[in-house]
This record gives sequence, C-alpha cells and structure tokens, in this order.
Amino acid sequence: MIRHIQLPTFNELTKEFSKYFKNLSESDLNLLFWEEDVHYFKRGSEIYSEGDKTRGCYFLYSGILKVFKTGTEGKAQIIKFAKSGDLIGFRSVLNQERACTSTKVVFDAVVCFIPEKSITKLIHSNSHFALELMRLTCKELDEANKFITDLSQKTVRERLAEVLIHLKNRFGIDSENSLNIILTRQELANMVGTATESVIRLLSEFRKDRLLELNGKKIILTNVKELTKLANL
Amino acid sequence: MIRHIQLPTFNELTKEFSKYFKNLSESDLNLLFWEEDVHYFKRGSEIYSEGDKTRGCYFLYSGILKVFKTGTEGKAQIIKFAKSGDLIGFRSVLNQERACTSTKVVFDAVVCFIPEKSITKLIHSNSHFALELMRLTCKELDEANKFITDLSQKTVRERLAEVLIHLKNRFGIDSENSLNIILTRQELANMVGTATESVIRLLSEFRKDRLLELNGKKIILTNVKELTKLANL
DNA sequence: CGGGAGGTTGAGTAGTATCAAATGAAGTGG
DNA sequence: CCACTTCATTTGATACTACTCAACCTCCCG
Repeated sequence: MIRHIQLPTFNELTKEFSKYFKNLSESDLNLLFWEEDVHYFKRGSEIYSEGDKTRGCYFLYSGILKVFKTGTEGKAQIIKFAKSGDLIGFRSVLNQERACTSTKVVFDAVVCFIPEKSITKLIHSNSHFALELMRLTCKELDEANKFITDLSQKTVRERLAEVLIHLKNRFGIDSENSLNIILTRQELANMVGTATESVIRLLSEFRKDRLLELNGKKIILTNVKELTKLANL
Repeated sequence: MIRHIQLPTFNELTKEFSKYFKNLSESDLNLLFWEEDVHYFKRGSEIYSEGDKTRGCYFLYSGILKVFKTGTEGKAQIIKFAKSGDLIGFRSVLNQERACTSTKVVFDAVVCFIPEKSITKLIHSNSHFALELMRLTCKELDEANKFITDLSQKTVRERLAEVLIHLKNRFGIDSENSLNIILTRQELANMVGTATESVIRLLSEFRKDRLLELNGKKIILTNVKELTKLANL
C-alpha cells in the first residue's frame, strides 16, 4: 500500500520559512519558492553529494537529513543533522564552490530547492536576511569548534553520551523518553567519530549502568542527569 | 636594551586592511581605525579570553596569534593560527555573545582594536563588506568540518604530518626550508589534538625517516612530498 | 524461505596516553 | 657572571582505550 504524499502548498511552505527568517516581503517569498521545486524524499535518498556542482540550496520543510563528509577511506563523518526550518547548502552557493558535504535523508523529508539566482538576489537585496544567514553560519562555526575540542580531548564514551544529549535537545523525546530520531548504530558511530562496534558496546554498558534502555533502534533515555554528567558538559 | 617599537601609521594600517577588504571608502576606514587602538603585543600576551564580554573585534596588522578553546580539563585546543590581514573575534560581535575562544600571541604582533559599533555599522551599511565576512566565515566552517573528519578518522601520525604541511602552506618556509612559524611542542600538540610526548616521539621518527630535520624549535621540511603522502591528503 | 543488511559478541592488538625522571635551555636576581 | 629557579624537551616504562577482524545472530523484505 502506497501512502499518498501530500506536499505542502505554497502558503504552508512560506509560512514555515517565515518562522525562521523574519521580515520577508511577499515578493521575496515569491522569488524563493516554486511549486515544482518541492519534493518528497524517502529515507536513504541523496539530496546532493560532495563535489557536486552547486545549482542552489535547499529548504527543509519537514523530516530529518544528515550532512556528512567522506574521509579518505570512504568512511562518513556526520557534521550535523538538519530538521524542519533548516536551510542547507547555501555556503557553497555563496563561495561559488562545489558542494563540500553530502546530504542524505534520515527521516522522510519534504525539501524545497531554491535556485542559486534567487537566494543570491535575496542576500544582496535584503540585509536582514543576509545577517541572519551570517548569524546561523557563525553559530555553526562555534559548534564545529566545540566539536573539534571534544574530538581531541574526550573519550569515545564521553562523546557518545554527549551526542545522545545533543540529539535529545535537538529532536526531543516522546512521552516514553524515547529519542525522536531513529538512527542505525553506524550512523551513531559516524556522528560520534568511532567504530560501529564501539557504539554497540558502549550503549550496552550504558544500559547495564541504567542510563538508558534499548528497544531495537529506539533509545530510551531514562537517566538524563547521569548521562549529562558522563558527557562532561 | 629595549627595542623601540614603531607602530604603523593610520595610512599603513588602512592600506593593509584594504588589501584584504576591498571597496571601502575613506569614511569607512576612518570609522574603523583610531590611532589609540593600535597596540604592540609580545609573545604570550593575551588578546582576549573565552567568556570575556565582547567589546569589538581585532585586526591583525602583523605577527601571529593562536585562537584556541579550553576543554573541560583545562587543556587547550588550537582552532587556528591568525596572521597579518586576519580579522579576529567578529563572530561574537555579530551574535552578541561572549567570546567563545581565547587568543594569545605566538609571534610579536601589532593588533588594532575595532569597537563593536564601528564594525556593526560597517556591516549594515556596506553589503560588499558583509558578504566578504560571510565568505570568510563559510570558508572557516568548511575547514572546521574537514578538521572534524580528520580528527575522527586519521591517526595522530597522519594529523601531525598534515599540520606541518598546513603550516608550511600558511606561513611558508625560509631559504633553508625552515618553517616560518616557531611553536613549542605543546602548541603543536594542542593543534594536532594529542599529547606533547606523542608529538616529540613522532617528530623524532619523522627525522629518522628523513622527512624533516630538527634544530631546537626550528622544523626544517626536507621532504615535503613524502610528508604529504604520509598526511593522506 | 532465502538473502541481505544491520546488530551483537569475543579475541587479539596497534596506537596513544599517562606517569616518572633526567636533561637541557632560558630567564632572574644578587 | 654565577647560582637558582623555572619551564620545555626528551626518553623510558607501563597501562589502557578503542580499533580490527571474524563469527554469528536477528530481523525484515521480497
């Protein structure tokens, strides 16, 4: 049975966008969004890939994406997870460079492509928007710097705890304390920067220590306080 | 004997700045630079420290700075080295946050403080300048992401080789192939993300393998080709 | 029901960190 | 200028984290 996918209307799309980027005029929004550029992507789909020529950027209306780089041995390092409201890939547009990351769908997503010309025009004409993008980039850079420090100074154990806390803060937990994002062990490993087996072993230890419970891919955070302490935040 | 320090004149300062940031008017430059904000700093001096309230940003006229974060155990992780022409600390100004890194002098430097109001005004009034800052930030973010991938996937050995190559590209080598930046072993370790002893041992191995020569703090790159291969670039 | 992908567990080990101690270099003050 | 202090560097010994490899299990999908 194929579920019928209801794509958002122009109004729904621009309303969502305006939640994150304020002070945009009607004509600004008309410039950015076109019905035919809105697409539904299933888990596993690739939005763009490292080295691709940049033709524009992407607004994530719903779902979850992973943004990652591929190392020399072909192993992925997840840079961040994107969720509803995030604008992806505008840095390559700005720098006129090929994509320096890849992006795949983690949870079925509705993505709107925004052509290079439109976004560039908006940045030049609307300084509020430009500044907002700049703030977002700066924030991301801060987080990247923090991540660098963690990677070089914390143990895998601490980093895994930290990633779990981070995922909780970013995607939330449901009524049963289960993380609102489902990842494979490998994806977790690619985020933490370790081997899949290490993630499995450590999660199992965390369970023994009553920090969390595991149910298939679901991770239930039963003791956030202790987990935070372990993460050394 | 105290060496007399000749601070740059307003003209020299603005000329240097204009090399990196184009299309600035006379009045823009008058807004940014004030004689009394130009200072000479000796090695080891602190420009600002993590958590400091932001009062402006800094233009590095000459010398070398290290920008670093301090981890939970008090250990430093160097994020980048700044050199002549770099604008430091404007991200905290933009985001109206306290400094998220510290900055110290590695090689005697002439630094010009630019008050928050001036830089903010310029960003708002000159979209070219704003875009240039944005491009710089994006580039830095790309580099940070690459660094993250390296930290989680490469060995200390590979990373040390990579850092040496990076320093060569950024600061150059003199006629005797000696790196134009002098660092302590600890600073190298704080850049690579490892222990001081590991850096010492690996440098010594590199010397045995005829990849470089050591003379005190001077590092002479005699075989850049092999070093690059080792870095897995 | 077979195949494939993801998950789990165990054993062995390479790579690094840590700790301790000796040596060397640089700076300070009498 | 020398004795003294302090910091940086080096080397050795040891411990341990986390990776790799291999085998096996489990679940799901067609």
